[in-house]
Amino acid sequence: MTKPPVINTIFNEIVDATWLSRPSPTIALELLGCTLVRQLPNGEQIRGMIVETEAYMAGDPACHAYSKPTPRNAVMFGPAGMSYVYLIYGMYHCFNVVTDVEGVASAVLIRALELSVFPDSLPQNLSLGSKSDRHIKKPLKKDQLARLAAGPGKLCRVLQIDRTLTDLPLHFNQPLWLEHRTPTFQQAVNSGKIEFVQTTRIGITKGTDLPWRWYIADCPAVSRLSF
DNA sequence: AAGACGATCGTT
DNA sequence: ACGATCGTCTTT
Repeated sequence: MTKPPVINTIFNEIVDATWLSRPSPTIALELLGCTLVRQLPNGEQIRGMIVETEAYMAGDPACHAYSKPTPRNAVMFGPAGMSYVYLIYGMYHCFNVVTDVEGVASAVLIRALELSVFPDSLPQNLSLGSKSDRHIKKPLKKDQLARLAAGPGKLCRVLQIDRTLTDLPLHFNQPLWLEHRTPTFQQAVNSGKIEFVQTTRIGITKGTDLPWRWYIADCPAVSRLSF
């Protein structure tokens, strides 16, 4: 018996560029509960639900595109639905979804994921438990697994996202794409079982008054409750 | 050419 | 509270 070909067995609707062509604060809120999918060159998928976001846009002093287009930030001035990945503090990457119409520089920083499909292996001294204990190193405890992608730098590490993935279209079968909320998730929102929290953004020194950070309440994968 | 700084994270 | 670490942007 031969192995079947890899198919997408999860049928969430794919997020398209039109849906993302709205102001970044709107998208930042609506991306909560959506799924970020990373597909590696070998076809392996890593998946996580978006649980924390921040919006950045033109006229916002904290936005990388505040002053003028540069080689790094140019993609933010273009159409929605592209990736914007940059290196921060010389050692971490951050992943953004470009939003709004062409000419309006804006993006949503994905700050944390609750992983639903874990990678086969983890970088460096980290290690997954079970699955025949992989190759023993130091199996992570349950609460550590839950926080593996609790932060913008951490989620890029676990999803193997670096600057080679900037300026790419977020389409199915590309290295990265987005899927909409499941009906189950949306029903939980409608019935009040899941709540969203809005706060000011964290880790910045300018634009600290703008309340453009959102996260899902009571979610262990959220990076921090406040700053 | 040189310097300042940063949408972070893990340790002290 | 602090340091690691380096690409990017600003200033000389």
